[in-house]
Amino acid sequence: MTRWLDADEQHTWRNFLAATQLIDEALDRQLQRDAGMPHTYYMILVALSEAPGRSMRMSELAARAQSSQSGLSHAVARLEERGWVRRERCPADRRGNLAVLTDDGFAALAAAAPGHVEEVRRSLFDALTPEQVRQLDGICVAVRRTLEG
Amino acid sequence: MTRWLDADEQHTWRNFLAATQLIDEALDRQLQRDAGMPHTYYMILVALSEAPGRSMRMSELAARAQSSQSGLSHAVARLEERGWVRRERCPADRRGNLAVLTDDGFAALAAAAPGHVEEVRRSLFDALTPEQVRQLDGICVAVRRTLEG
DNA sequence: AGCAAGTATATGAGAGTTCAACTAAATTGG
DNA sequence: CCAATTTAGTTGAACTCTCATATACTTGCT
Repeated sequence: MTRWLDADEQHTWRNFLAATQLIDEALDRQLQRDAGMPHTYYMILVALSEAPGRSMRMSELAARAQSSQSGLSHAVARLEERGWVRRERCPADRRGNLAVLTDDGFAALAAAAPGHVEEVRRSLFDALTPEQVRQLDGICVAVRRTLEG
Repeated sequence: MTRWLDADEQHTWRNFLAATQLIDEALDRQLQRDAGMPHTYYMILVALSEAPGRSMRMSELAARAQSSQSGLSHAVARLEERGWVRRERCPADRRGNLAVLTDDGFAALAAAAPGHVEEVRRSLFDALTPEQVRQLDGICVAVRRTLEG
């Protein structure tokens, strides 16, 4: 039997959908407008910039940047065209590829970061009390535990 | 000056991105697999099904289904091809269009709903305590107030 | 060594989304 | 009452994402 949502749950669910979509759109629009990249690409650059040697195996990068393997492959292809990332054959396992953040890529990220962070504040943190931020963290952790296993 | 995120804020932000993306992907995959439609289309059908006469002006439908005008126009074109929605010229204002949910469309929605609701429970509500659900609602309302103005 | 099975990534087609024009109809203001 | 503006909606191109499949390399078995 389907356990339908009661009225309260429906409201919460719709508020959730609306809120998260507003945030996503705000982020994507800001990055696209000011830095010419979608949020996905930004996350890839961030992940690489934090890795030792600014480089990572494709599969690990996919995991960190929350993108699918094939999605990442396409994305890195585009980033390579722009000269922001370069691929290197992995010596240890020659099936593997290293994605390496170039200096241009690092510069692009550095240029994009301030505007992005402002947008993150504007669209999420500025709207919430410190207590709500703590609550949100707990909620997201709970969801991740459930869905990531 | 950029107000960077402190360590706690960064963690919360990353948990937020991970959690919301997991939920979105779960919804989209379930609907695509079991009902052959993306979540966006489902939302359009839901909005129409709740409207008087199961029909709505395109712009109002876009607002309710949280989609852009041009996105909606494309989506309704696809839904029309499947026979789930039909367009009617609006008599009152002849620039306008009515999107009307067909019986087939209603049936498709009815068939898709139970699986979708299960997925909503599984990916969000089951992970949270009743208290967290209340907190989440407050958080989403606050975000909407900020971003919708 | 030799081969089946598994792993890492790439690739191509198909579908959805966005943005910037564009058409058509209604409104406004002189 | 007509020209200018605004509003409703569509369209096409560019781009991204997903899914299924292909390719290249590795590993484990015998």
